Amino acid sequence: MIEALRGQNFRLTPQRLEILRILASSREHPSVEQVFEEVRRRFPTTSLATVYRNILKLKELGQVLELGFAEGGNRYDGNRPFPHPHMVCIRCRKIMDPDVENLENLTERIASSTGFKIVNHRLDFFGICPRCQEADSA
Amino acid sequence: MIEALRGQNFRLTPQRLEILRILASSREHPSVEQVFEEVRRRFPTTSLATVYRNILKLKELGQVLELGFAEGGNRYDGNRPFPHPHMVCIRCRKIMDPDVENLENLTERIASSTGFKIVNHRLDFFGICPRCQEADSA
DNA sequence: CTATACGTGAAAATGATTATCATCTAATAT
DNA sequence: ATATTAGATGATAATCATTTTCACGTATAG
Repeated sequence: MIEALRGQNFRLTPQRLEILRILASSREHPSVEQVFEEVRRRFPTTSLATVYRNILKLKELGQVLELGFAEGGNRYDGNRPFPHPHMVCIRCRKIMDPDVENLENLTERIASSTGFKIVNHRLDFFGICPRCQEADSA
Repeated sequence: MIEALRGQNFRLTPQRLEILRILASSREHPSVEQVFEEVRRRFPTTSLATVYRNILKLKELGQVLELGFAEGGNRYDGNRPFPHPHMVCIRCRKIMDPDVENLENLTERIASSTGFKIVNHRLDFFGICPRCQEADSA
């Protein structure tokens, strides 16, 4: 991911590198607040604005995907390939990636039936994850 | 839709009835602001808070679906059946409903492979609608 | 018709995100 | 190694969507 950022007028500050590292290594689809807390563990003076700024850059460069929900508070996804479906637990708010399905023919079918030129899609399933189901029955 | 609301302590004020009418009849997946402006045409003193309050009620009653996007500003969907896919035009921001596909087996496949108990899903395609494609080539 | 609980309008409060600005520093040239 | 400078940071204010507050209004049950 770092390689993808070289070339433009892009400085590799410690905070930036740490934010990159967190987003690239997390499978948790973290919120800004979560990234902020984790950056702070290593660089305690980091500002929340810095986290937002860097995530914005990564968004623009296509390195992370922003996941908006009606409830507010975006989540960020650095796991490739894009796009892929998400499993959202409505109890613990965790977001997981299921095994990737082949959705290309679905996209093509809808494109041809609607006349849209489709450039992206998003597929989210909402439900209760296995762990929260256990907690329910316990 | 009105029938679905009777029974509970629900008063049928003029503003409320107008908001219901707008959401039930619109195919445009309007924003709060758009509903607000339309209500105002008939009831010019209506407050924005009233629009939010009534949409919240309808959400809770399952009569409208709230569509959140990363860009902010929710859109509202009163078109059944729920859930159904959406075609989002990234140029004009219109949201359309394509012909409904059969997605049940997709849901079942993902449920069994992840262990999730799925209660809902959301499938959005982002692209350029036919009208905006024409505008491009013109 | 009266009473009461729910609804409304206006404005303040909240929460997430973005912009501002003075200061700092990574990258580049000297 | 040093100076230069454009980009980055931290702190804070501003913005935008949404929710809450509260005094007043009114639909509905009795």
